Amino acid sequence: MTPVDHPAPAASPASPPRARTVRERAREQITAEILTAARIRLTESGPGELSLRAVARDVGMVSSAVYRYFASRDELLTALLVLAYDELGAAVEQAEAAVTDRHDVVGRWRAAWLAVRGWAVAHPGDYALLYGSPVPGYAAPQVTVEPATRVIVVILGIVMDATAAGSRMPEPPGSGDDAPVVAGAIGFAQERGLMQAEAPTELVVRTLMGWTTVFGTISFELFGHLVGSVSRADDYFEIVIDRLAADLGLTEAD
Amino acid sequence: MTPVDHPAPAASPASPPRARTVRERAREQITAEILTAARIRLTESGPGELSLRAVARDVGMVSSAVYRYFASRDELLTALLVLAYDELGAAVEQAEAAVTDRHDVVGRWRAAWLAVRGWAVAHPGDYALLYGSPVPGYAAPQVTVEPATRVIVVILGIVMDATAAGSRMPEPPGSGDDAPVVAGAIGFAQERGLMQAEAPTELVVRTLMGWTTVFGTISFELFGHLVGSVSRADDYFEIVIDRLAADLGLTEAD
DNA sequence: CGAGAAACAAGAGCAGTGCTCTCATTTGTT
DNA sequence: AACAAATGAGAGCACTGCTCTTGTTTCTCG
Repeated sequence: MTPVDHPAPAASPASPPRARTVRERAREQITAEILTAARIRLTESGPGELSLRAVARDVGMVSSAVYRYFASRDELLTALLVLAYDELGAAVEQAEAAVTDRHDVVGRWRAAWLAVRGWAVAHPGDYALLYGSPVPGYAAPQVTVEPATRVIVVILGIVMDATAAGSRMPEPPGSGDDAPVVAGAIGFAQERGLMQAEAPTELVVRTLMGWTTVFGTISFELFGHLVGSVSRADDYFEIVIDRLAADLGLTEAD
Repeated sequence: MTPVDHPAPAASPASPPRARTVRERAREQITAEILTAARIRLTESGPGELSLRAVARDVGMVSSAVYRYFASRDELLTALLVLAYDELGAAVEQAEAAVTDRHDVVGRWRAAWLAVRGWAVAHPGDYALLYGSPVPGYAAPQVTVEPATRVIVVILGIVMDATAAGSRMPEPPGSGDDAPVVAGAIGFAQERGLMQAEAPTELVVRTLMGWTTVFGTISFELFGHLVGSVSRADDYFEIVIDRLAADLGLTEAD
């Protein structure tokens, strides 16, 4: 809570952009070193067991010195959370943007989700931090919310592009007034201009389902629940995202 | 590894079933007390942060005394794992068996999955232990495998009953030879007599997908990823399992 | 340039952890 | 009654997050 004696976080208003002092640059570098070491530790230690002292030893400092950079272990976790969310989001955005044929919504869908799995497999510790069990007693602060939405924003963009292009989806089984249940998701998409007002509720439901299915699949793979059932997880993953694309009415490019 | 000095776990062969001594009964009771206290602690502490000393205090013992009952914290975790898997499995089996009309596969499907979510919401700590991020450095031993399969066995039974009764599923999008990927799941089902040899691969794929989707949905709900998108998680859950039933070709009872 | 302030690193220390060891006590068997 | 096994308690080791104090380095400003 008490931020010890951090440096002035931002210059006071109407002050010219001063040149970065040696101290400021050193501080950024050491902060980055701590974060890097913490991420490495996270791969084999889990968020709750992350030892701040071990991280300190890795960067050649004494534990109390780390508290100059992060007021608590929770603050370190928050920084790691933001870092990982942003890295994952950037990877997905980049992979999806690399699909040159923007009408190929299936290709974009596959590229985005394959990037998610690729990042998760490459960074299982960070993935567990983001999508595994939350650390008890730790509530992710507001700064983590926006980075956390980057993946679903990309996915929603693909689905809405497909709908605008005329994709059609099978009708829902029951005639239901499901809109109130997913009103939050609808509002989220509309606020970001991703969704026209007439987008059907069922499309939102299916997109949410696809979202949870993909992350559920990755979690099951990384957490060991597919052992014995699925031989090659990468092939299975492609099967899954293809079925989900079909369920959403995404059609191959023509 | 060294099991300290546990009592003789099983009577030697060809010995009559001796009456349980006071000690044996006391041991079972204290073991149960420790497990109960540990489960309570687990709700607000997470598996990795579970304090054996705190559990000991809760049952009025000193920490070293607990080691008479569990050789290590990992062994305690294993016992908790088996306990939770069995409790969840029993709840699902019971709820599914309570559907008197055995031809109502949709009803059985809904009953089973609603029991899973009900148990998960009632025991979030145990759910995180089972389906959250694994405790780093802890490998679940063999004894946990069988209890862990009870839910999917129930689900497979429903799907296979429906198929035997003539349910049909939409064709898969791509013509693929996906059988090798899910060969493990096919073998699993066949070994337990749940699956006739001619069950289509696509049905297995869709069952696996439904399985991961449901647990992905529950995990997203309990781990906070649906906040903002879904207002009433219980309603959303029912929407999801209805869509999954439709995707599997499960039809309403007639 | 040189003084004062700010930032920093190191160490000691506190309360907590998992786990081991020793020792006294209780219980069951012969 | 005698002996062995099982049990509980306590001290102790190495570790943890975190705080506080002390000495040093770096920046800023008169």
